[in-house]
Amino acid sequence: MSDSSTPEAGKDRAFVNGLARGLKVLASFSPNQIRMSLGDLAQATGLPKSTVARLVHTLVKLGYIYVCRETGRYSLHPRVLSLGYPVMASMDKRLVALPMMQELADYSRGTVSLGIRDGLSMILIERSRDRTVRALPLDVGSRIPMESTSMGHAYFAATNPEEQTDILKEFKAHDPARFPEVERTLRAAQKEYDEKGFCTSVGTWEDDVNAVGAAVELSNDVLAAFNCGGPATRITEESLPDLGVRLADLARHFQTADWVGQLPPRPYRGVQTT
Amino acid sequence: MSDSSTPEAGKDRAFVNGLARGLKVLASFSPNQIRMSLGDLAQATGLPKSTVARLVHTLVKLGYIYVCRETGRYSLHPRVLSLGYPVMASMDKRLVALPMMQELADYSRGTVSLGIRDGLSMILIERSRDRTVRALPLDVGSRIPMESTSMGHAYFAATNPEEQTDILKEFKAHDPARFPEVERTLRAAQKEYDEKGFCTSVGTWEDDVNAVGAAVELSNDVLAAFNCGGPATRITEESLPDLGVRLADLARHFQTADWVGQLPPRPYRGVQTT
DNA sequence: ATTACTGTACCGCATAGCGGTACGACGTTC
DNA sequence: GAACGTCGTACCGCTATGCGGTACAGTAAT
Repeated sequence: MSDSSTPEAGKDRAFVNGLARGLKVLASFSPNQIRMSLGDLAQATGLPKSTVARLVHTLVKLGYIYVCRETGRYSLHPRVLSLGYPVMASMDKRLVALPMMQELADYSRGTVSLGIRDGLSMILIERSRDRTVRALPLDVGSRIPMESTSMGHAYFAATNPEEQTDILKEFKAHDPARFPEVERTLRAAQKEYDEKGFCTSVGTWEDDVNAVGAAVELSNDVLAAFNCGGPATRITEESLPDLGVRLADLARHFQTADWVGQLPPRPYRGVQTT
Repeated sequence: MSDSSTPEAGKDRAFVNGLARGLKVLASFSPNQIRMSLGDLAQATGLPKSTVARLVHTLVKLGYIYVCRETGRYSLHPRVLSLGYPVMASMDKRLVALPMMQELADYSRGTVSLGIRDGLSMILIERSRDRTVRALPLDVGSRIPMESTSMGHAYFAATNPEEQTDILKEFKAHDPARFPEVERTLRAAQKEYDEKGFCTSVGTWEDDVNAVGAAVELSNDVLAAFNCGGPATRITEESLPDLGVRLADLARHFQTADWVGQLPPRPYRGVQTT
């Protein structure tokens, strides 16, 4: 069904190939590869070099890619950030969660994040950390896998059955070999969530990282999930039940919070393009 | 020169129109308009409806746009956030600035932000606020105009002459009528910056909002600027000199900070698409 | 019923975009 | 310094491709 693979699905008259390919080029940058040559991009996308040249040319003209001064390679321009801005803005309510998240982060001495589903991953849309934590390992916009994280588990457990079957189907298509194990994991997560109101992860994502997760309805259409976690030295396995309850509380408070009026009306001053 | 307007510049064989138009569709969402119909999009982009239909169809298939369940309108999918993630990740160093920013935010009881230039705007890439501030008025990815903000002024003042002339040229093309005034403003900003090491803004962006700005080199290729400001009730005009000096100090400390090793190596675990 | 919207479908036409292949300019390597 | 690798650019003929009219079937509000 869903494709975006190079040989575009048969006869879809309404599918604009150039657009799909261009986005594929944009998406082929990664934190590991932030500077790429035409050849790199051609390889990464699987497109012929001349085609990539045309797409890149276009993207440069539009300002989404720029040429690095010294290396001469191509890089994503910060302008792509502004594509995502309306998404963030549409999730106003998460701002209300920030202080609560900060509080729990301080209490737990770990990190508290909020994320939503995209495909088989969770994308982080907000995070706060205890101030004794030096670095933020994960950033807004980054992804963590659904099947091995407390956030993902909580999301799965809380969503409606239709989406659950969707997700499972997607997993099956994605990695048939691991599917049975993944399904078992997710079902167990659901059981845990139904009983306790949160999911725990002990070293399932990364060794020595523990976390708890709880879901929340961000707006009428959008389900999201919190997590709270960190390295095992800070977030011990024993502390998880306590943190889980607190996180579930946080989610509940957030959900029922009357937030209209808490935020000032957003004066949106026109964006000058170019 | 730079275009992206509907009637594409003459004869550029290497310009992929479909891509440009598709991105135009994506970019035409705004915080005010997060749910749009085909008609809305057609109007916003200036493209014929059937064309928009095709582009939207493509974007939906790719997962960058989804159809809102109840209203049936189109919305940006959070997935677009992940396009920007490599950009954020490539600016690791800003994470080092976070604690310093927080400190100054607490001290000033206002907001401290970090931004970079895009066209005639500054895009915010990091922010922290005093914890007594209820709401974050501006978010990562949002834009503020260069010509009326302390952040923009500082950026302009600190960049190289070539970019300055670029910027001025762009302004001239963008709004010839206001250009002389803008140029005067920016020149004055530069003078102030050269003398004091920071720029001040008293009600130039919004009435009753005061701020100071100072520039900083984020990485070899990228210039950025801090600002520190807030409503006049919190950030008084008298406090600006003090805050300005502190902000310039912050910038200097940040710039010279030896940050290698402060951040853990970023293990980038593969992103599963779809 | 009317009107104003949705989004979808159809279709002939011209051109836009494709992708092969060739090239000049650097920089390494031995 | 010759041989190679890779960079990005240019050219060009072909046809699939995306264009944008226009028409239509649903739904909602009036």
